[in-house]
Formats: sequence, structure tokens, C-alpha cells
Amino acid sequence: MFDLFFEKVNEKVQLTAAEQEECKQYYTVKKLRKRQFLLQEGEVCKYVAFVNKGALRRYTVSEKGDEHILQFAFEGWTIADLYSFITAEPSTSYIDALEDCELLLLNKQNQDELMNAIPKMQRYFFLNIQNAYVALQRRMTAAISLTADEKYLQLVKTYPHIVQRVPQHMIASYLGISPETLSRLRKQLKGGEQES
Amino acid sequence: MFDLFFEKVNEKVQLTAAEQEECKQYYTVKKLRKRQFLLQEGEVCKYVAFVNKGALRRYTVSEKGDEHILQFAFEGWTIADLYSFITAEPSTSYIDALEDCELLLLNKQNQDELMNAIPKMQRYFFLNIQNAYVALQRRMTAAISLTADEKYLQLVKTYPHIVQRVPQHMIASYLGISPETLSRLRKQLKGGEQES
DNA sequence: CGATTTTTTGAATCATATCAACGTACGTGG
DNA sequence: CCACGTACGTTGATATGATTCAAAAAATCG
Repeated sequence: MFDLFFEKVNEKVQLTAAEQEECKQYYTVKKLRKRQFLLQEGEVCKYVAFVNKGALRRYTVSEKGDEHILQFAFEGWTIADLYSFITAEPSTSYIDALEDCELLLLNKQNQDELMNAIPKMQRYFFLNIQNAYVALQRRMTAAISLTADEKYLQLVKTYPHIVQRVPQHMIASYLGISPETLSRLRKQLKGGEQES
Repeated sequence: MFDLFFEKVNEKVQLTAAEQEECKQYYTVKKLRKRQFLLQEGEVCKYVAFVNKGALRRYTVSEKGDEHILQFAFEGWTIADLYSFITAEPSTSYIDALEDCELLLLNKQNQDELMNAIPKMQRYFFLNIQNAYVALQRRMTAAISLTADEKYLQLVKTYPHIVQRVPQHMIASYLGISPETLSRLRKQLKGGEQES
């Protein structure tokens, strides 16, 4: 259950066997069926979820009813509405499962206690969010400086597995373009592919 | 020189007078004249800069030569090309001064040593980047879900001082729209303002 | 298999970009 | 302190990329 988690943790900090055992106590395991919600708008986001298995998305729904996907999460990634988690204010986003999932949940109090009990874990969380920040900056840079097709190509190049694993209209939503536009630009790209 | 810095730090963690003294040693002071570069594309970003006074921007330049502003920084904020800083790979962005600046610079080795010497500072950096991440998510959400005028209005609402302090074409660049479009939508908004 | 979801395609429309010109403000050196 | 040159903001005309709406085709699910 925790194999993948500690694999990821140990990429950043080295935990002893004893520390790993201790660490487990702060997490709770949760399974989620496809389409189930982990978080709904208006609720406070109580947990940061480490994805052991499966895939999830976080998204907002506008007044008109259209969804905008803010984030995907797959095995080894972490997902939460961090603003709500930190401030305990109601979330403005939803999180649901794209596939059946196994998650490791950590609530705020446990996160604080864990960081105190095992200072290396504070370093882990720091490095983790630092990576997430850098990745988000890349996405933001793309959003303001690239055209629709360039954004799509960057996504395919950076995260090929995302494109394989989630429906195309969700990719469109994630990129901030309409599904029709994505369909059309994919058709165009198929014609003009480079064959190296 | 360090007043603002410790004011900001103490919003997140409480440092004793002795810790503050110790802390200072890891930072170096740097002044920058308007238009001077702190970082140029191709260089490794050696420092994270705390802005004690002045204003800066971080931006990329495309092959066609157009600038895209990724980030502004004012008094009390922090700026760096974090990807380059972490990985020591060449930066893809520029940082320059929009006004004469006073900065506190921290290099990577000093940051690591500082976090070891004063563990509270590790917590400070963690909370700091957590905030930055949440703020960037808000901007990203706006980028994929709002129209040009909604993005502008959100910016005005969230950071009124930015709009007052930087030239309009830089705001446009930051929002990912053309300066002409921003000029026009501002004109429209002037007509249809709400008068509360 | 039928039902639902997803993707594709077409046509019309809309938002924004682009290109060009003009007026204004700014600050810099003479 | 003035004059010049550069920056900046505005406006108009046109072009273009992307959206929207509608419908059909294709894929997926139970």
C-alpha cells in the first residue's frame, strides 16, 4: 500500500525503516470508485491525497455550467484544493476520480504533527511543492505565450501519458480550449507530423 | 535594511533577535537601477531575491521577439527563476528592474545552510512557496476560464497596486493579451462601471 | 445490443490579434 | 530649460484563430 509513496518520498529525502513505520500512522487509506467525488465545491478540503493508484481531476464549474480542469493527478502525484486546505475556507473546486483509485489521505493536523515528528518530512513537503510550483509556472508560461496547437504539443511532449489516459475533451478543458478546436488541430497535426 | 524582510518572516514564523542577527549573514544586499538586469536568459539563476524596495519583472522573449511577463515583484515579495535556481540549468527568462531596487539576495548554498542553521526558516520557505503556489493557481484558473476583460478585472481587484504601478502594455503582456485589446476593453469598462 | 458518451465535421459568429497611424507623455542630453 | 527622440497609449481597419451551435459518426459501457 505504501510502496509507491515511500519510493517517491525517498527520491527526495531518506527515511529509515523506523521513520517509515512512524510515518504511516499519519495517513489513512481511501478507495474511490470512478466518478466518485473526493471534494465538492463548498466543502472544506480536509485532505491532501497521494495517489497510489488511479487518476483524478480537480476542476471548477462556472455559472454557465462549463467545467475547467485545473489539475490532473496520477500514480505518485498529489492532489488537493490547497487554498481551502490551508485556510479551511470552502473550496471553489471539485475533485473526482477518473478511474478507480487508491489514495493516501493526510489531514492538516496530521501533516503538522508529521512534520514535527519527522523533520525530513517537512523537507519532503517543501521540495514537493517547489516542484509543483515550477511545473505550474511552465503551464502558466504556455498559457500566456503559446497558441492552442503549441500548448497541445507541449502537453503531449511533457506528459504523454496524460494524453493517452484521459478523454480528449478533458485535455481541451485543461488547455483552456474548446473540444472542437482540439479535435480540429489534432487532425491538422496528423497531416503535418515530423517523421523522425 | 532588513526591517521589511523580518516583518514578512515574522508573519509566518517567530524569530528571536539572535536568530534574526544570524539570519542576516546569509543574505547579501544589492541595489539595482531601473532597467538593469538581475538575470538574463542563458545564465543560471544564482539567487532568490527578496524585494526590499522597488519593482521587478520576470519575462521570456520568444523567437519573434515579443515579451511575455511571467511575474512581477514589489516590496515584500520574492523573485527568481526557480527552475534554474533549483536545477542550476540555464534560465529561459529575464529578470529586470522596473524601478530602482534594493534587494536581499540568497544563493542556493546559503539557503540550504540557513534552513539547517535555523529550522524555522525552512518552515518560512515552505509557507512562502505554498502561498506562491496558491496565488499562481488562481492566475492559472483565470487564464483557462476567463475572458480578457474578466482577467483584467480580476487582476485589478486582486492586485490594484500592480495596475497603478506598471505600464499598461506590461499588464497586457502579463495577462496574455495584446496592448491594443487592453486599451479597448478599458475604454469599454469605463463606460459601464458600477457606481457603488 | 441499446444507450450514453465522446469525437468529428460544418457553418456562422465572435473575440482578439495584427498592422498602421497618430497624439501624447517622458526623460535625457545639449 | 528647452528640444528632441523614444516610450506609451489610443484608435481604426482588417485578418484570423477560436468559439458556438447543430448534427452526425464513432467509441465505450453496462
